[in-house]
Amino acid sequence: MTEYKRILVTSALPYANGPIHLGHLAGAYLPADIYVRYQRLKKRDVVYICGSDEHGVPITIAAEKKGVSPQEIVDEFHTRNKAAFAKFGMSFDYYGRTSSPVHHRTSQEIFTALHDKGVFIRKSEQQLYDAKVKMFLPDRYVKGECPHCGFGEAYGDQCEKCGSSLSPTELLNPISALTGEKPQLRETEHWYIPLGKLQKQVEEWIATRQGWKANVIGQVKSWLKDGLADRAVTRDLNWGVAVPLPDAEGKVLYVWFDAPIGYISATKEWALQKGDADLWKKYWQNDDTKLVHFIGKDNIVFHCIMFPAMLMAHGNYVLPDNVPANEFLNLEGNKLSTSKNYAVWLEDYAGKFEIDPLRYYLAATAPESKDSDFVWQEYLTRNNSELADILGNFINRTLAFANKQFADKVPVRGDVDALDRDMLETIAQAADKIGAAIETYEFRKALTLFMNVARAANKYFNDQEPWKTVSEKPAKCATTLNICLHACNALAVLMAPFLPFSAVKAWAMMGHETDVHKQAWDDVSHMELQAGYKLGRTEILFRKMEEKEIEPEIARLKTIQAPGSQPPVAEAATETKISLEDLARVQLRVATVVAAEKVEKADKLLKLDIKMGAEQRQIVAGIALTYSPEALIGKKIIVVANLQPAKIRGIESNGMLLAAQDDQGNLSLLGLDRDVNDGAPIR
RNA sequence: GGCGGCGUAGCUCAGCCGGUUAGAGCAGUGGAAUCAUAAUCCACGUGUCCGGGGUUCGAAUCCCUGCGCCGCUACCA
Repeated sequence: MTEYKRILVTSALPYANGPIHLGHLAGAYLPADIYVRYQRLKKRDVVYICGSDEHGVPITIAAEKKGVSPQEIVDEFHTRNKAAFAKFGMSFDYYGRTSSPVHHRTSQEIFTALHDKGVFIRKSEQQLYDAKVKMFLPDRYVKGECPHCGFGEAYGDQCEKCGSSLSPTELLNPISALTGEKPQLRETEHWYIPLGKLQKQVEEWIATRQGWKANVIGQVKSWLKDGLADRAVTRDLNWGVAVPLPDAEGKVLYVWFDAPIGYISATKEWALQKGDADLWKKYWQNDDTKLVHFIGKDNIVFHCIMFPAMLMAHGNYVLPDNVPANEFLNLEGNKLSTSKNYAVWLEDYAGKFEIDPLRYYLAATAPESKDSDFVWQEYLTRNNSELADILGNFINRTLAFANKQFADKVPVRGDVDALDRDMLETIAQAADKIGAAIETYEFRKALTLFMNVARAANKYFNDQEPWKTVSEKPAKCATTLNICLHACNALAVLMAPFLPFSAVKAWAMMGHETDVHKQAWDDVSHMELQAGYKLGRTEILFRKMEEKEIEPEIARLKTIQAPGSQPPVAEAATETKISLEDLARVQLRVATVVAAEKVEKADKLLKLDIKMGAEQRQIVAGIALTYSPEALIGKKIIVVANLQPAKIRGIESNGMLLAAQDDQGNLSLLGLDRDVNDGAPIR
């Protein structure tokens, strides 16, 4: 095990085309923030880096839809997201952005270094080109008819109607999303990183990693087992980091290549801000730096394979010690959906509720080893019965007692009995136990251990019955309260990584004028409160919440989730219009299914024998998830009769049946209002 | 279909490099106490550890297999 001298922590750079929701927070930011706050209290040399990922095609498309420049889009979300993170206490040392000059320069330097080392392979390929604006079209800039479902507004990488993934050249009647022109096929050149060649090196490095989570290592091994393919690191686009080569006009670095470099460039900017331009090197170019990437599971392959491969090929950078990726957070039993607005947005939450209860609940229910569920009712219960009743109330009852019986001063600790000793021992061990859990990225466990200290303190208070001893044995009562105040003092520091805002309040309530976040974690076991020390003003740390406060939130989500009730996602109003002639080219006919069977080794495919009048033929249809073969036999369906034949999974298909698809992916076959003989044409 | 993760008390989950009677929180029932935000504390679980095989002196824990859920991926003419 390497002895690390400093720690560099990153959280996934949020993509600057939308706001941040709870899922993001729980996965990549809150755990990292807890970790970093803890490390600072441990007095370790730690830097926490994040920032906005501002390149890539989705941003240019979002800009176009709004009729503004990409820069305006990223400016908006960079500002908003940065502010939202600040509200939730995310304690980044630096929050950068990939549109900054430093980032452009850094990315180019790394690209150039790899290029000069001869790492990249240059390949040419056929791509669609828009002659009017003189540029190659990225996948998402090509629109056209989906070859699978016939949807007219399919993108070059994916059809949003039927969900199939496409390549731009597959689209029927492709048009440029920029100009509406028909694009032409042209040759273009790109630089590829040969991951296949680097695979062995990556594998050897992965084998040395220890303490990685099962879900992360499993994903990585799965990718390695399949074999790594060469990946293009450049694109034909005018939004992004220009490829720093003379013959690369109109080309930028592919966003997955430049985004992780954002961690490095943000560190550089942090160093500049600190007045020591070379300071970043200490963190990125030393093997005794512990680099930790906090991400969501969707990012595993980039952070565990591609970025490390890039850095390995470069040779001068430290590789991550761990990538504690989290799974996904669901919301009230359903997947979050940005497009349906099925989410809890940070900006929205911050305007309505307290921050720390959310940090607490999210940390307690974080998707550490499997997907977990955010439930408003549970959030309320956790706030009321744990934060308020156990933690808040212990501090409150202790301070109230000290106020009434000891005039807000710390009483003298006299002789200690067995219970006193146990309580002091619990306090003494708490910091190490909680710390050990945080070090191994077990934040839920750390939080439980923390809360157990408050539970133990409540029990101690009960068992010592100071409200009785106050008159019978005042010295004993003083000792009890001295130790309870000691516990409060410890709790104030111990809560700091999890509940930073409440920690500040609690620390002030203990009469301190210092900053709780500048205390030392290791002092918690033996912090002394001198007898006679004047305590601060008491206030309620955690307010109890009422059901009616969260009811609107639950109701809102229910409305969205209720089947059929959600407003359809606004479709682009620019549906391609077709002429009557175009329509006439499509021959639709009624057919009867005479036989149906599942296609082997395919989840969704059925092979159908259909009859259209005298003619009988075979088609393949992707409807097995909704329809069983038995249910189809004898059914009348509508078929595109003049579609050119194709082979799917090696099976001949002569035509395509028609079906509607809802948002859940369920299909409904088109049928007839009244019985008509098969073979009949549809006009 | 391939790959990965997961399937443990009513609910949310921990345990899973094999080893004393399988745990925690919440909810529920009963009790103690009354300093405190009607807050605390104590007591109470006959759970097929998804099913079936196997390895072992011994398996929730390892291996095989079946089923289910989630994700990535392929097919969806």
